[in-house]
This record gives sequence, structure tokens and C-alpha cells, in this order.
Amino acid sequence: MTRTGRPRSQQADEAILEATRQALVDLGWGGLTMSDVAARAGVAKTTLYRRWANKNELVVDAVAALFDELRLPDRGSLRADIEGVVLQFGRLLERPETKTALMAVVAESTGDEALRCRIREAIVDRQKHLVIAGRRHAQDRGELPPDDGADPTAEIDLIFDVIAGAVVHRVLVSGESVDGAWAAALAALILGGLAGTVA
Amino acid sequence: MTRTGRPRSQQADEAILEATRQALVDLGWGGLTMSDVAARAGVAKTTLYRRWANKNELVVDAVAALFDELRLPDRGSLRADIEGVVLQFGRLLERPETKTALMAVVAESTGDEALRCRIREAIVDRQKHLVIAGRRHAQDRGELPPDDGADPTAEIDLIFDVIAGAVVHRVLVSGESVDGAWAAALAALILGGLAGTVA
DNA sequence: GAGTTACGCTACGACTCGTAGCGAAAGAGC
DNA sequence: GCTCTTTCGCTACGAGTCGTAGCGTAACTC
Repeated sequence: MTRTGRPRSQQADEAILEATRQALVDLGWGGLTMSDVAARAGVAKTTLYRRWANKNELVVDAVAALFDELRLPDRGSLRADIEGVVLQFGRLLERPETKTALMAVVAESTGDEALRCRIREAIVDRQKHLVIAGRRHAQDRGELPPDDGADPTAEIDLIFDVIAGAVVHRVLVSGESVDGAWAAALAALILGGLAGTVA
Repeated sequence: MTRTGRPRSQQADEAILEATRQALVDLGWGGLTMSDVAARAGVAKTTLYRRWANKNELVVDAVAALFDELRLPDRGSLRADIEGVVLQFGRLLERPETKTALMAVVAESTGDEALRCRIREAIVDRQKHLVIAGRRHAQDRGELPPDDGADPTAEIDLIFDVIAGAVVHRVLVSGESVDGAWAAALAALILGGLAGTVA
């Protein structure tokens, strides 16, 4: 089913997404306008609306592309894996375009189920896979017990919410940076609990 | 210095804040307009602008009032205190007006230092006090060692980011509710780490 | 070539923002 | 009572944005 007619410019797609990210840095979420993005991308405003229904979906796609770079290299221990993911996620979140956009689209998604699904697929699931992979590596190494038949979903979700939530909260709400010392402290807390860090 | 002239209507203030919260529930952040809030509150639009410079500050104040209800009753153990705070914060965050507004103003604050300060005073510090109080209670009970001269700020900040971040992430990003079981699991993780929950 | 689709451009109605100007209302001080 | 001061509701306004429609042209397939 080769489509007939003039094909959509792939180049325009990337120019628009890049222009969206740049506009977010310069203007923030509230200041971003479709006209401005179109002008930056060297594209007509109508071209934007032919591909994205509204501002929210455009920004989700523009930001989601940034999450492609998340990886989990096996660093040899569960502790090192956690620190690596925390640092990686922190660096990603400290970039101005990510910082501004992520919370805004999440906020907008609270009343928009379609947008929520789009975020889940494009961003959340991509992070959760890191937790699942890290857990499997740790089990292979014997650092964590293998699945005992119980459903591990709840545990995975908890770890995911704790790690991602802590990083997001540190960067966006507390407004401080995620450095090596903080990543180490968080990893220690997750592994050993308060007893482990304090004692 | 008693101010002369007609005093500002305190009643109007509360009507506006309540109308703002209700409008957030009905319309979401993007759909909320100053005209609509004014109409709901039975107030002229100009009256809004005489008290709040723009939409962001109005919403911050409207939402901040909800955080007044956060308390830390001494429940007898560190574990119970953590579970109580988590449940309390979770219930607050699951309310539609909080859910929608909190992330939006945080997102907007990434490019607005004044707004960031306002959020810190009105919302963040109010939560952090709970962590500080809980830590002191635990020290009084002997569950945690007393301060050994080292600055406990970093540890408090970490615990704060982990608890608040996890709850926020669970509710707003993962989109699931904070129930007793989850609160217990989170408390167990914080106290004993992965070793404690798994083994 | 013929047919189909995407493109840039312009214009448009509906809406929101934030401000200005007006007369009336509500208090404080004499 | 009266005056002064500030807030109030109302209307109107310019500027800006959204998302859409219509047009002629460009690009690609068969």
C-alpha cells in the first residue's frame, strides 16, 4: 500500500520537533505558540495542524524523543546500576526543554485520557523498562531472589515510582541538581533503607 | 497604620479562591480563564487583577490553601508516621483540583523565579516540616540515632524528595491511587530498603 | 502526462489576556 | 452629618492566540 501523491516531508517533521524544543527553552510552556514554532521551523502553521491536533500532542512528541537516549548499561552491581540510571535520568531532566515540558504535559493529561496514553507509551513505559531490566540483572547476579511465583508487578511499580519520583521531585520541585553524591545516597536508601544510611 | 478608604472584601477573596479550585476541576489548567473564574465568584474581572498579577499566582494561592490541612499526628512509631503522611498526602493529591493544578504551576515555575519562591513557601516548605517533625519524633523514641554533629539537611532533603516524589509520581504519572497497601510497602522500603521488602 | 497528496500563504471568527475609564459603594476621620 | 480615600462592578478596548478554510502551487506515483 504505497501511498500516492506528494509524501510528507520527514525533514519538516524533525525541524518542527526541534523548533518546539527550542521554543520551550526560550519561552516556556505558557509562552509557546504554534505560530512561533512554525516560524522557527520555517514551515506554515497549517502544516503543524496537519500532523498534530493541538499543542499538547506536539509537545509530548517533541519531548518524548529526548527519552530515546535512556539506556541501562550493565555496571556490574545493582547499586551501580541504580546510580547510573539516577544520574542519567537526572541529566535528562535538567535540560531546560525537558524540565519545562514534562510537568506541563503531565498536568494537562490529568483531564485528557488520550494524552495520558500517549505519555504512557512515549515516556513512562520507556523508563519502566529500565527498572525491569535492572531487576533482572540483579537476579542473574544473585543480588535479588528470583521470582517466587508471586506477581512482581507491584514491587516493580513501587521501585519505579520511588526512583523516577525522587529524581523528578529533586530537580523540578526542590530545584536542586542530581549529582553523584545524591545519586549514591538515593541508591543507598533504596538498597538498605533508613537503617542502612543512618547506621 | 490603619488603611483608610473602603477595605478589600475578605469574602471576595475566598469566593475567588474557591471558584478557582472549582474551575480547575471542571475545565483543567488549560481551559481555566480569568473571566470564567470572575463569573463563578460573582466578581468583576478587574477585581481579580487587583489582587493577583496573573493566572499562575492565583492558582498557586488557590491550591496552597489545600495544603494547610497537612498534619503529622504522632502515631507511635516511625513506620506508622510515614504511612500516615503518605496516605494523607496521597488523599490530598488525588483531589481533582490539586492533581491538575500542582504540576501545572510547577511546570510554569521552571522559568519564573518569583513563582518558584511562592510555591516553595506556600507548598513545599509546608510538606518538608512534616519530614523534620517525623524525624525528631523518631529520634525521641530512639528509632533513629540523634544528630551526631553532621548537618542533617542533606538527609532530610533526600527523604523528602523520596516520599513526596513517590506519591506525586504514583498519582500523577502512573495514575494509580495511594491506598493502605501501597503506603505500607513504601514505608517498608524506606525503613528497610530492598533487602527488607524482598527478604 | 493525469491523478493525488502535501505545501505555503492569506484571511477569518471566536476567544482570551490584561488594562483603562467611569460612576457608585463602603468604610475612616472630622 | 460631611469629606476623603479606596474598592467595587461595569463596559470597552487593543493585542495576541487558536484552529480552520480556501486557494494556487509543488512533489511524487502510476
